[in-house]
Amino acid sequence: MATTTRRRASISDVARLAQVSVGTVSNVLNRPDRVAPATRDRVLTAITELDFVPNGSARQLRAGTITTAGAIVLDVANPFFTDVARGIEDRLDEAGYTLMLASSDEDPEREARYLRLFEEHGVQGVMVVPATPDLAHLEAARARGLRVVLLDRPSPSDTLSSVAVDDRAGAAAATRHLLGLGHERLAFVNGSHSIRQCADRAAGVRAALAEGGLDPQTALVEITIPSLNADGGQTGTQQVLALNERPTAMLCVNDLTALGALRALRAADVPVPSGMAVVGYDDVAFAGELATPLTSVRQPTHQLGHHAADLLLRPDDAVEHVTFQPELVIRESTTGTG
Amino acid sequence: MATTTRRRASISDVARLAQVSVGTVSNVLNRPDRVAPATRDRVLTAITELDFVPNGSARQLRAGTITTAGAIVLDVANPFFTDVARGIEDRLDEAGYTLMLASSDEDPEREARYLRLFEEHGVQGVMVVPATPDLAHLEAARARGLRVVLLDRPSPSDTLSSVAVDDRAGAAAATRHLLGLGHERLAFVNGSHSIRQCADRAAGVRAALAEGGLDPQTALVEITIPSLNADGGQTGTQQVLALNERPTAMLCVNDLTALGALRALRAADVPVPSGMAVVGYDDVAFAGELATPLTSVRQPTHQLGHHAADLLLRPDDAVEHVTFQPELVIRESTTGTG
DNA sequence: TCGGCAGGGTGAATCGTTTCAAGCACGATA
DNA sequence: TATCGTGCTTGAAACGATTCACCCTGCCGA
Repeated sequence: MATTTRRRASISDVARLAQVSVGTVSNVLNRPDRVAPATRDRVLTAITELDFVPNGSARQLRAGTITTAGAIVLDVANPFFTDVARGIEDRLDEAGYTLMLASSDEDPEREARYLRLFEEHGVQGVMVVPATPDLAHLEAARARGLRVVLLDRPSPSDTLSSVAVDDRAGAAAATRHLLGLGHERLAFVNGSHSIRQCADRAAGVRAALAEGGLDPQTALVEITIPSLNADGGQTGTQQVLALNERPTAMLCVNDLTALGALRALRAADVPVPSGMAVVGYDDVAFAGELATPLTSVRQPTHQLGHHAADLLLRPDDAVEHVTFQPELVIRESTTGTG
Repeated sequence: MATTTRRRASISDVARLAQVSVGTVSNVLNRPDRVAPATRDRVLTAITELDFVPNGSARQLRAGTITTAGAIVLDVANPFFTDVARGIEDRLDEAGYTLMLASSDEDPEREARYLRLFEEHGVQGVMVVPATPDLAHLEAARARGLRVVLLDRPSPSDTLSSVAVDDRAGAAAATRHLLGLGHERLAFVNGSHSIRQCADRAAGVRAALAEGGLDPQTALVEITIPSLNADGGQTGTQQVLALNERPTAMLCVNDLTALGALRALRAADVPVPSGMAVVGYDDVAFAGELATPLTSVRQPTHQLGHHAADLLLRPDDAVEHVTFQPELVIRESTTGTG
C-alpha cells in the first residue's frame, strides 16, 4: 500500500510478463480471434495481473479514431439544455458513442476554449449552441475537418448543419395569444440580441405586433438582462414594474426567467394575470405546476438533441438544416382569474 | 473548397514552412520567451497560414498531463446535479481547468464506461456520484493513480476522499417536522436503496420515527420507484393513494419526485396539505414558486461541487471526508391551509 | 522429398508532440 | 588573443499504442 507512484503498466510490460510480443498483446485487445486461445489466456491474465489500462492518447494518436462526441451548451443548469443533452445522449448511445458535455456560460471565450479542447482531442464532432452570432471559428473548425452541428440555431451558413426550433414562430404565437386577450402594451424580458434565440424571439414579437396593427415602438418595451436565469427575470421584472406606463402583459425569454418574474410580481403584490399576464418559453417540467401555471412555448427538446446527434453521426458530409415547430401551451398565467 | 480530406497540418509542416526545427515550433507554443522575436513571428505566421491545431493526443502522450477533470453524475436533467456541476466548474475555472460532464443515468455500467473513458484519456481526476454501493472499481482506479472524489457520498472507504451532505439528518429533520404537525402515518416515495442517498434518507426517516415513539413498521410505507424524476413521483404517488389506510403525509426523495407527486394529487383532487402534506428534497429553484410552495430540504449544492473540485486539485494525496449540513425550508405544502 | 499454404507470432515503423543535451555565433572579459 | 558566457536553435530520443510485412512451424497433397 505504498504511495509510490509506480508507473502505469504499458502494453510492453504486459508483453514481457506474458512472454509474447507487443503486437500480440495489441491483437488480443483488438482482434482476439486472431490469437490462439492459449496465448490469449496468458495475455489476459497478465493484463489483470498488472491492472493494465490502455493509454487512450497513444491509441488515438496511432489509430486516429475515437467514439466520443462533444456538446457545448449555454448553461447546464437550464433544463432546456439538459433535456436537449438527454436527446443527444440517447442517440449517441445507440451508436455506441459517448458524450462529453460542457457549458460555455454564454461566454464566447469559454466556448472557443472548449471547442479547441474537443478538437485537439479528436472527437468525432461537436454540437454547439453558439454564444455569439459570429460563426467564423466554427466554420474554420469545420474546414479543418471537425464535424460541427449547430444546436438551436438555423444556420445562415451553408457549411454547417443545424437543428433548431422556429423561434420567431414561437414568439409570434405567444404574442398573438396576448393580443387576442386584449393586451395592447407588452414587455419583453429578453437577453442580449447577440444570442440568436433572443434576437429571433424579439423579431417574432415585433412581427406579430405589426400584424396585429400595433406599433412595436409604442406597444413594446424590451428589457435586456445579463443572464437568462431566475435572478435575471426577477430584476428585469422590477424594471418593468417601475415603468411609467406599466404594460399589462410580459413575455419572458425562457421559463427560468418567467420563474423570476413570478417571484417579483408576487413580492410586489401584482396579481397574475389580472395585474400582469406572463408567458414563458421552453415549457420545462415545472411550468404547469407553478403557483400560477405558466403559459409557455413548448419546444421538442429531446427530438432536437436526438436529431442533432443523428446529423453528427451521418457518414456523408451533406449539410442539412432542420427546423422544428414549437407549440404554445396555454395556462392560467394568461387566462386565469387571479 | 474541396471535400478532399487533406491531412491536418502537423508541427513539422509548420517547421518546414517557417524554416526552423520542430523543437523551435514547440518552444513558440510552450515557452515563447525562449525564442527570438523574429523567429517567433515567422513561426506564428506559418501557424495561421496552415491553420495549425496541435494534436492533443500526441501532446498528452509525451507530456503526460492535461488540465481537464471529469464528473459523472446520476442525471444531468436533475437541477441538483447541475447545480453541483456549476460549483465544480467555478472552482476548476479558477485553476484554469476545464470540466467534462457525463451522466451515468443511474446505470453502473455506464458509470464504469465513462470512468474508463476518462481514465484512458488521462484526466487529472474524476468526481463521481456512484450509482451503486460497490466502490471496488473506483478504488481500483484510485490505486492506479487516478484522483477520485466521491460526490454526495460519505465514503466508507479510506482511500477515497468524499464530499457529501448529511442525508440522514435532512430526512430526519423533515420527518420530525411532519411528526410535529401531528402526522402519524407517513409515506416515503424513494428510489432503490442501492443508491446511497436513498438508503440514508430512509434510515433518517426511520430514526426520527423511532425517536418520536412510532413504530416504522406500521407508521411508514416506503414506495420504491425506478427513476427519481417527476414521472416516478407521479406513479409512486398513485400507489400511495391506492393504499388501504392512506397516509396523511408524504416525503419525496427529491423535488422532481415531489413535483410529480403534486401533479398526481391534483389529478386525484386531494388538497395539499390538508388531504396530504408533501415534503421534497433539494430545494431546487422552483420549489418556492409551485402551486403549493414546497417544503423541502435545502442542500448547499454549489458549495458541494466547489469543495469537491477543491479536493481534486489539492496537490497532496491526503484523504478527506467533508459532510455539509442540510437545512429544512418550511413552506405551505406542509403548513398551508389548502 | 518438396512446394505450398495457413495459422500464429514477431518487431520495426509510425502517429505528433515535448524535452534536453549539444552546438553555434557572437560579444564581453581577462 | 584565448576564454567564457549568453542567447538561440537544433535534432534525436521518448511517450505507448497500432499496423503490417515478414517469418516460422506444421501439415497436406503431389
